[in-house]
Amino acid sequence: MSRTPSTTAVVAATPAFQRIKDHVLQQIQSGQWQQGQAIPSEAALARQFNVARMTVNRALRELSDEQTLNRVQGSGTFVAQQKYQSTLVQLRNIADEISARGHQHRGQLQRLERYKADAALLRQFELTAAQQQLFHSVVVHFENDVPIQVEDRYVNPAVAPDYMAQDFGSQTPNAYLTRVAPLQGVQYAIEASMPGPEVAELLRMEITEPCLVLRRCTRSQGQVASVSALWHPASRYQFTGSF
Amino acid sequence: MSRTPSTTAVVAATPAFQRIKDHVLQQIQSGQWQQGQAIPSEAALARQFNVARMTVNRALRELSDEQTLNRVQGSGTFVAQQKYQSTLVQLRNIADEISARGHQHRGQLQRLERYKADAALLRQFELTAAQQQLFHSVVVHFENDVPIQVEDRYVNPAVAPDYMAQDFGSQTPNAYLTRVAPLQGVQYAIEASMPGPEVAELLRMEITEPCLVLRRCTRSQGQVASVSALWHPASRYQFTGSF
DNA sequence: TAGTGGTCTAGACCACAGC
DNA sequence: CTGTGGTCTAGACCACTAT
Repeated sequence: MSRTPSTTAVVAATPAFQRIKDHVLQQIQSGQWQQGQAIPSEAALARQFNVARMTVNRALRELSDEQTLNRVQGSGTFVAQQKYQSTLVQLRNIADEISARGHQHRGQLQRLERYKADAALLRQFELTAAQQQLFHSVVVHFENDVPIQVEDRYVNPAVAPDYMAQDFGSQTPNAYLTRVAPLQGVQYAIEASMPGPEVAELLRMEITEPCLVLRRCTRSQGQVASVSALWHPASRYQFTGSF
Repeated sequence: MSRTPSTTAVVAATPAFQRIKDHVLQQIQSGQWQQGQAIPSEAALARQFNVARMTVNRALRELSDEQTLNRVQGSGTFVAQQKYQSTLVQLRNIADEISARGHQHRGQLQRLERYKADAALLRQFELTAAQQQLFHSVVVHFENDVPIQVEDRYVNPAVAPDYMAQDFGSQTPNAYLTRVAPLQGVQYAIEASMPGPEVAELLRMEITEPCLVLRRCTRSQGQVASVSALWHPASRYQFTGSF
């Protein structure tokens, strides 16, 4: 192949695989190649760009990883469905978030107990009535001494048997659990909800102010490890980001 | 090379690059290779796995794309910083979301007007007092005739001059804007907030029930294109997902 | 059967780090 | 200078799809 570099050192040129990616993206953005339509084969693009097929392969494989193309072995490469106009919100743990803002985080253990689960909670944990002993913790998280989150958490003893012996002032339940029980999956929901009297008092807020609530169910070792509700006062907390 | 296939056809084997990825991930997860530590070079892994360097290169490059490794040309490959325990929430547009649930979406235009922006809104749009005419629309979105979202949107006339002439019953403002003004960036915030009387009435909810609010600011053509607030009754809406 | 993508090789040249 | 990753080649064999 007679490519840009090597001859006299034109250098600086963008890599060939990137130029091919750019070309494909431009064809799609300009509407030349419509959604669902087949695009030229690897061999054809290799001829067109005067590169090896492996180079084209990398370009198309990356675009496929990025959901821009769909590839079907034996059939061809197709323009993928247009992306949703969607946004991703990243939910981080509260201690990291506060320290990322350069503020002081402090966790205050409010309650730590064995708890006999009711039917609804057992269902969430996928447990039977034979194993209804759970651990329950309530921790208030402060940002510069202002309460910003109440973490109300139930934990499966089978996954974290030593949960009750931890010092949750120095280590958040979250940090402990991710260390002892590597996370397999998370389900979550963000809601708006009025606080109960206890949550309102812990957050030092009026009971007429709503809360932004993140409910989360984490799995580990093939079981439900933890079910938690994170309560935040609406006036002091929001999930933000950009895209 | 004397690899699994080709000899007698063991087949089914996972690809070599995937086995290398798995190996690296396992070393990291087991703690053998710690965060920040250098891992063996491509050449070393190629010898160890008895494959070509390109195969190792693909494995490590993909892990690098996935944020598991950091690679520095001339220096080496290092275990990346441990991921946050974080979750991504996907925010989709309401019409897609409702039809994905197999339900009926309907948009009802409530208001469409020219609006003289106040100082706060001008600041959000990064405009001066010389250009304070904005477009303003209010659309109620129904899922099977139950109101689920009030979309309160301000639009920059410079970006979408024909906004006032659209039929927002047949096409959501969102769909129109993304068509005429390709999106460059989004900023968003999720909040809990009490509805005003008008929002409560449009959503047919009690004014004592909180709302889950998504505020969004979109950019297009180098300008702020649109500032919107999407109000949802807490009892009928939450952002959910899994990971 | 011909054409597609999926993977892999055994070299190669380059830019860059660190010594 | 040596060793690293970044890229690329010109083949190859395979599994799969379409005809």
